[in-house]
Amino acid sequence: MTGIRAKQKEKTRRALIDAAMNQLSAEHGYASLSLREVAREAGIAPTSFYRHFQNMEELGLTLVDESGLALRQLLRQSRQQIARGGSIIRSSVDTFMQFVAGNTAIFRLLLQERSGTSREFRLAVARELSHFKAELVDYLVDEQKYHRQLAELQADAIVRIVFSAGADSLDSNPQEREDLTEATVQQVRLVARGAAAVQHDQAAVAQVKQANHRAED
Amino acid sequence: MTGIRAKQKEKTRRALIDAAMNQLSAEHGYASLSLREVAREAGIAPTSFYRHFQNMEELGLTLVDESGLALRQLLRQSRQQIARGGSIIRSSVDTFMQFVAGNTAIFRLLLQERSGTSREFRLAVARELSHFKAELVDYLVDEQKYHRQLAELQADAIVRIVFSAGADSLDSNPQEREDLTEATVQQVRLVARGAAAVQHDQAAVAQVKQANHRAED
DNA sequence: AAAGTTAGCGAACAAGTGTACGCTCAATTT
DNA sequence: AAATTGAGCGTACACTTGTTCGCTAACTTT
Repeated sequence: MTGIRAKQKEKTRRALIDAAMNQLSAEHGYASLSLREVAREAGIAPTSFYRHFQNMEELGLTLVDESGLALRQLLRQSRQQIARGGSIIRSSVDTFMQFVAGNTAIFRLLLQERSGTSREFRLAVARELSHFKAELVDYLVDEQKYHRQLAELQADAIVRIVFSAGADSLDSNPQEREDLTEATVQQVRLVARGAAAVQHDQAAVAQVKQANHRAED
Repeated sequence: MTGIRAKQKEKTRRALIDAAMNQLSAEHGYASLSLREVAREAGIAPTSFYRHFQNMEELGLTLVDESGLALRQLLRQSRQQIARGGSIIRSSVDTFMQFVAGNTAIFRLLLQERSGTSREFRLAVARELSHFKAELVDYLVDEQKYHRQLAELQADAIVRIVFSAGADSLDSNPQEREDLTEATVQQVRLVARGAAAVQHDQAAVAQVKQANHRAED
């Protein structure tokens, strides 16, 4: 049971995936990806494609899965950076922007398929975003002592802002990218500031209510 | 100078634009839009297409322009309605969400081309977004007396949040859509609240500086 | 009324697409 | 050693795509 054959098959499967990734670019999105071109770059005949995937859609979903995995690795990395101390906001935004800069094609795929043509794709990307949000909520509740509801609202807003900024950074030069990162950090701080104010108000209201209640006794 | 001819031309031009809009859907994005199909639905020969547009790209850019304009007019209109009382934030977000629900195809086009395959498209959508932002900045500076820099930061964050929520609403049922709208209103208020707090702090700092300065005299 | 302009058409072309079919031949199993 | 499997290939087919090129016929200008 050497598995020479299975190994070879896995190898060309990877070649197909890599070829598809390579062909994803600013000018050439998933929608305009052709089976024949992918096969050509992978070094096999067009018809052999079907030995590995049933459809181009199946290949596409594989791509989204793989990109999602890469993104989750980013999140893990970002969490470690937070543990080492420093501003959670800045280090998160920095890490995110680094990922976008270093994995343009992948991030483009995620963005495109987020509002893309296939519902399954869209849901897959939405799932990835919700992971990002969930981690942020946990942090806000556990470390920053926010009420869960307020933390959710806040995390949602932050994820929206950061991903949107990431999208803009795709067409930016390094200088613009730095400015964009700085602006994003400040915007996230704006949200955090607003949430802090709301939480403070709520505490005050609760105190008043409690005082009124005591007065009624 | 009856202009019968010019009128007819304008009419088929509109027919082409409408046909393109009709063919845009959740499953069938701009990328997979075909000149021949558009021409067929518009009721003209494929070759006549070129009497009106040089490219499919030119048609697409027209679509982006038209939809952005429509959305902006709607929002301007809703902002004027605050004279009748009510929250400007709520009415703006409501209007926006209504537009998205009623013009799904158009909004999908904007979203898709925002991270799409053509740089020119991306810039066109970015231009639309910057229009939204600019109008919001004006409002924040003129009516709400924010410092320009802070207003810019705030407007940018708001536009990002609202558009991102609009994207999510595309795959939502009416109930989810209502919840999403409510959450978005609260998130925008969070940002506004944060901005107000920052502005207040800056004023305090300025006051202190002024006091120090007076003391030095 | 004559001349000029032009929106729209039909035929044709060169590419490119996905996919069905049967074959080969090396890896694997019996 | 013989039989089976299956990854990959080549041919072929039926489409669809964008675009070029004259042509007609209706509108517009002179």
